Amino acid sequence: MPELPEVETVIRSVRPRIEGREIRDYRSRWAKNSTPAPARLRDRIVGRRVKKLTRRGKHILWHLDDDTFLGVHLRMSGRFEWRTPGTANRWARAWWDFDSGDRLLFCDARKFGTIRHASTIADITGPLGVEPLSRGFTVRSLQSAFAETGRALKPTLLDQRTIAGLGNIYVDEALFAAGLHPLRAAHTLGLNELTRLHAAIREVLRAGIRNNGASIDWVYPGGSMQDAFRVYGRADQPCKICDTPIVALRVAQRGTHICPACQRT
DNA sequence: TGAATTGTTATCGT
DNA sequence: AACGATAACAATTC
Repeated sequence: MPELPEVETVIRSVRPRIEGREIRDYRSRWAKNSTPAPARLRDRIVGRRVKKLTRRGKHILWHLDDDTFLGVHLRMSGRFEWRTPGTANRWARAWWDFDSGDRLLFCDARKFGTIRHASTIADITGPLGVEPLSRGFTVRSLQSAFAETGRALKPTLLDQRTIAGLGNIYVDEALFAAGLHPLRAAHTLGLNELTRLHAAIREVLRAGIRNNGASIDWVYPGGSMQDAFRVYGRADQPCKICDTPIVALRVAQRGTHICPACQRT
């Protein structure tokens, strides 16, 4: 499931063949998750040059040379693939042809992904919290975000309006690294705990990027972060700190993994 | 076969 | 009424 590190990895891999290129054509037969509708979106982006590719949370942002933006969200199963001649891709939902001759396919088995064109980044992303690897993410900013809510840590951290880019895996890993229970009320954290969590979030995300993301199933290939997981997907296996078996539970409708000894309520 | 997955939206309850 | 929790939903894989 692409979260911040996976999205960052995807962007880095496609960037060299997209930045600076002109979009010569765009086709999509998949209207459902397109804003505006595919034909209109095509009219808006064909002939545009891509100035740069950036990431905001889990959104992939194409900065076009008319100062508009194309946003792609991979959601569960979206991925980019370069066309290889003679090979049909069953899951191709849309594609871009560039002046280089390259064709980029947007493939998405589950069709949850979205493609959106707008004149501002905010119109694409909607309300988003701080970028966790930016300087704006501080212990203080975490404290003020938590002060406004009565919710538990896990749903608060999964909420993209709190911090942009965290998903189920990295939230579990960060909470373990910080020694905090996912059901703990966010606003009750003390300064030491906030400091630990702040550092843990940055550490797990950086580790994820360093490992090119996590390959946990057929959805996202190539990364090795799954080998560094300390709790996610490790139910019944010994905690790497204290040997207590990792416990799987359900928090905020999500599969959640904790060490019951290291992470107390 | 059903559980799992994301993020948005709708709905329910306190 | 406002907030938080919960459910539904999109579609697919194993």
